[in-house]
Amino acid sequence: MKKNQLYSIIAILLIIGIYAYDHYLNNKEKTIVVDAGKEPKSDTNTYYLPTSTTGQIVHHQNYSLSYSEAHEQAEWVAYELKESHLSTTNHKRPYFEIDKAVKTGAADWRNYKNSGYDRGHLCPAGDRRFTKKAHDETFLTSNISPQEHQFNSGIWNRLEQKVRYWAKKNDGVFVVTGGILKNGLKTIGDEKVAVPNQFYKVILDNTNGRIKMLAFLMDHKDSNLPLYKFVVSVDKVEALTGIDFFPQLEDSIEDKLEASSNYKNWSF
DNA sequence: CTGATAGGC
DNA sequence: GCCTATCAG
Repeated sequence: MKKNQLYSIIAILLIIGIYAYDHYLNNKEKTIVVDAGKEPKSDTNTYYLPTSTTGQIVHHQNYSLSYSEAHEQAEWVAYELKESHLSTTNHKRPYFEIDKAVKTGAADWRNYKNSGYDRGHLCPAGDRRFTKKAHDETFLTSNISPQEHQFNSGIWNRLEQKVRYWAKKNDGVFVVTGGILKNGLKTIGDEKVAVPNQFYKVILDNTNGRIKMLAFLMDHKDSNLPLYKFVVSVDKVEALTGIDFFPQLEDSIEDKLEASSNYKNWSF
């Protein structure tokens, strides 16, 4: 065999090897995601996902989240609420379940027991009523945060209902929700689940390529004020959380939209 | 809608 | 632990 032929064969084998190894790594990663969770999907909500400050993004079939082990809850939960998702179907309320897809171990629901705080959904059960599976999936402990009942059933509930109104009106919106997580927060339970002092919700509508967004920042207490009083710029929420919400958007569009706290394009 | 809790098996 | 009934904002 000529020297050149030998080199060619080695080169080809090397390329095949690299390709095979890459394929192996990809499959390995997918396998972990699939095996670890409760039927999570690896390609859900890929476009508008925010960045993760914790490095642990988990995809479920009907929402995605970034888990903060330090605070034992998600720093964000993101999902698309399409008009077709809106449903009045009643499902029996299931038990909360530890999210096995969170590799560092999601909080146990018992941390909340007798804590005085609600197990407050981040992705609301009311937004995932289109199938039993979608509904049950919101009852994972990675999707909840300690919330005062007056807040949860009060202004926060009003905001969630308004989001459903916008989803219907705009033929779907993209939603990102979470508590403002930081050091030194009050905690509940053996696992020290942090109690946020504020919660945020960022909403994006993309109708025919005309993107608009809206962000809310609320103190963790009930209020009778109108919802528009809580509108802030996305930049404000980014400054508080360190999260980059829509990195996929073209910078010029992203910068302009995220700096604005104007809500004239949204009907309340 | 948003939830917790009591009591039976 | 699971299930049903009841209650509250």
